[in-house]
Amino acid sequence: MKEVTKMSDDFDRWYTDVIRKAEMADWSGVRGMMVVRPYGWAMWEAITRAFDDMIKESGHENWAFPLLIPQQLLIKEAEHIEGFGPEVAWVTRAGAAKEELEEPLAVRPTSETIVGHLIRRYIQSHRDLPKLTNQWNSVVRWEMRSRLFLRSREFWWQEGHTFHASAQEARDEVALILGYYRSIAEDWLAVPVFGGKKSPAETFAGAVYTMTLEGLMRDGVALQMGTSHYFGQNFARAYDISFSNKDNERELCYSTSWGISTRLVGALVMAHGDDSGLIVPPRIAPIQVVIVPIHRDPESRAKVEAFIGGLATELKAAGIRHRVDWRDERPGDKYAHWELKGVPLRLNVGARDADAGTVEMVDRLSRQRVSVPASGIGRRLTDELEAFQKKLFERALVYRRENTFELATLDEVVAHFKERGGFVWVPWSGDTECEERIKAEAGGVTIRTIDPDARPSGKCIVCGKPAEYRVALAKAY
RNA sequence: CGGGCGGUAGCUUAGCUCGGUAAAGCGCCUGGUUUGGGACCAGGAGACCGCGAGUUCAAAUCUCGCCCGCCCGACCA
Repeated sequence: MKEVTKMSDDFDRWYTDVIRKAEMADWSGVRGMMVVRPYGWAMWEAITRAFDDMIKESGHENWAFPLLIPQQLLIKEAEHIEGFGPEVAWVTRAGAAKEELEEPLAVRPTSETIVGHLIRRYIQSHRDLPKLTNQWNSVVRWEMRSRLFLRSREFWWQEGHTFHASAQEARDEVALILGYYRSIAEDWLAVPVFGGKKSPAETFAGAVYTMTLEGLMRDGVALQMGTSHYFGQNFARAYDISFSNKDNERELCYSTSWGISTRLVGALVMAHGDDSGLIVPPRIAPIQVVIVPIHRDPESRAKVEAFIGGLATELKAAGIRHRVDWRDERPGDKYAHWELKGVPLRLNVGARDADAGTVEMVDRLSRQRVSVPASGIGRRLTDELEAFQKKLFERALVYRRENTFELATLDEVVAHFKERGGFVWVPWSGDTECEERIKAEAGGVTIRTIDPDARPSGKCIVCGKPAEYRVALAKAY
């Protein structure tokens, strides 16, 4: 349990160490593919439950579509296959004799193509629209370089695919989902995000436009935390998804797709952790409160046990996810253990607490010890967890504020990213050549998102023409 | 996928140059003493030395191929 690399020494090693020592995930021995352990998966489950509730509320339905996509289907949308082609894995043989298949089958890297192909059966009339589908699944992308949770060859996600009778309705859907994603990032994961459109170079292959959310990790590197795409009629045209409108004319659907993935679990680690390990937001935490019993002899143990029994009953009644650590270890070892795992609140409970009718409460952020009355503990801890969630978000917000800048020239940008990370807002002409030059000269810095609100002032930092957009630059995972 | 480095017990590593009975710390098991910030003593289990070939009387050690991981690039939820 000891010896997690210090975050300040080597962020990348710290990240891997924490995930492995906190028992969240491991590499599997199959290149680039991970095994997600219960503690990590439980965090993903908290995200899936929250998001699934949101989309059900607005009429989306879960489906299951095939894992394998025939080659002919995959290649129908030209831009899409051009974008995803390099990272597709293929099944070319099957059966006892490993016979060559007549047509190679792609392992889905994303399912626009197979969903588009299949959904047309279920859409005939405007009365069948909108068709709001989602699936929870895993996809495979043949990544060359992998990183636990952030980039693995297989990852778990939800992919929503929706089909609409009008462009406006589809655009509204894209915005609605981006709002849900913002809520997941900010209200659940306590990670503040900048949201807006992607530049053309960063737009999803086959989309008209892509909306994104970008968070900032504690090493100053940005992370894309969710995307929502508007396809116009691009996929409907390629897959012939049409309907009869009210005037009995054939019309192509307008479609969208959107996804968040297990990457978000990595985001929570990198956005909140410290040298002692994880700090898990209460709403995501598999264990919100851990109770560490302290006792010397059988008598004190019996007393503490009875006292904790009462506490546990109250916590359960209050709906707090909790655990009592009865392992035969010393208290100090348990403190370090649960801090590494990022449990928001800890209660140290010994005989003298039992006598006094109090518990010693320690939160993972301040680590201050506070004696609180045992009576009404359920209510108190519920409030504390809520406050913790807020404090964690505020802390992340302050960090982002301190690491967000406004610059006016390419030289300044280049100099900035030599020294540090964070977000840098700049005016941009909208030209792809300017975007490419920023990337080349500032060492891999990319346009993360376009400011949806502010009108740009000044000139493009590259070409000097009047700027069309105000954009956030950052290095990104 | 290119360049560099590595893989020995659950984890971190020594041993490899110069071939000769596989080691340590942590973790794990048992017993005891302990327990309000990472305990101590004693005993014990645990290793196809990444996999496969080759050289040799003999390979963790030398050679070749493959697999997996790390770092740097190009690609990405």
